[in-house]
Amino acid sequence: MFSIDIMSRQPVYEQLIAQIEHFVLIGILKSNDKIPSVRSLAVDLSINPNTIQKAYSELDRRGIIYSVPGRGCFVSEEANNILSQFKREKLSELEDLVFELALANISKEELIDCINNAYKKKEGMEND
Amino acid sequence: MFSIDIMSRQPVYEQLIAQIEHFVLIGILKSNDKIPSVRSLAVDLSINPNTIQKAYSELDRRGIIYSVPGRGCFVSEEANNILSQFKREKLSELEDLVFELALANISKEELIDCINNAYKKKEGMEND
DNA sequence: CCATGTGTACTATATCGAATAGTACACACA
DNA sequence: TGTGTGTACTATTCGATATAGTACACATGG
Repeated sequence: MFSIDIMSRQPVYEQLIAQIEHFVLIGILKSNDKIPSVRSLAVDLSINPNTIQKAYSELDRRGIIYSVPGRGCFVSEEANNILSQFKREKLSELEDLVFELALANISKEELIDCINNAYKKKEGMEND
Repeated sequence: MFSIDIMSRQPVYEQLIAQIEHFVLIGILKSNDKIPSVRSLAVDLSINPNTIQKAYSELDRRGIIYSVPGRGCFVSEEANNILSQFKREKLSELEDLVFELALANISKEELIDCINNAYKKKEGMEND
């Protein structure tokens, strides 16, 4: 389920956070689903339990998951709403990126094709 | 001319690279323009000369600048072409970002507005 | 010629974040 | 009661970043 790249410049715990959030967004993880335990995931990924714990703590802090001592960690009810709001704040990031591409003489049509592709990808996914 | 954020997670030398490349793209720096010397820029920014040198080495490696021992560093003839090609390779990055935003139920129209804004920003700049 | 400014190379050191290692405690459940 | 769970510590290792200092070769202008 998870794929971690040890060689990446992005820290392992951030990769974990991003992947879990992605799984929530695409619906693989739903509200109240249990996510793997700290220790089992550490064994699966050959990663130190503390690193998993660090990712889970941050996801808890963001309200994406909640943890029940002795039972495990679960996806929260509000996870999707929180993530949607989170992503919306990235619109300015998109505008910066597009501006850079525009400066590099990439045509507006090319970028709009790019957007259409992304939306087709989403719709294709929903039909599964 | 340069603004460095010491507190940023992005390393100083990468900030320098990004800013010089940006200045080339928007036309503030043109072919064969001299860029500040390692030592003077180090004084201006209160940064260690080695850090500037690291950025310049990388820009040289990328073909954005060329250096003449004893004289200084200059923007290369091919800088703009290289950067344009470089940015084009970021189209996949754009598609990934748009896909994430699409999953967060941000409408296609909103994203197209975003693109239009970026292009307006570019055109507005060219009229100066 | 010579002082100054330039790029370049090198070693050493300090600092910080990420990751590992190990231990410990409280809780839930079968 | 044993096992699995989250959580909280401390100590340590490791790598990238940045600093500090020195040195050399070159170009330019007085």
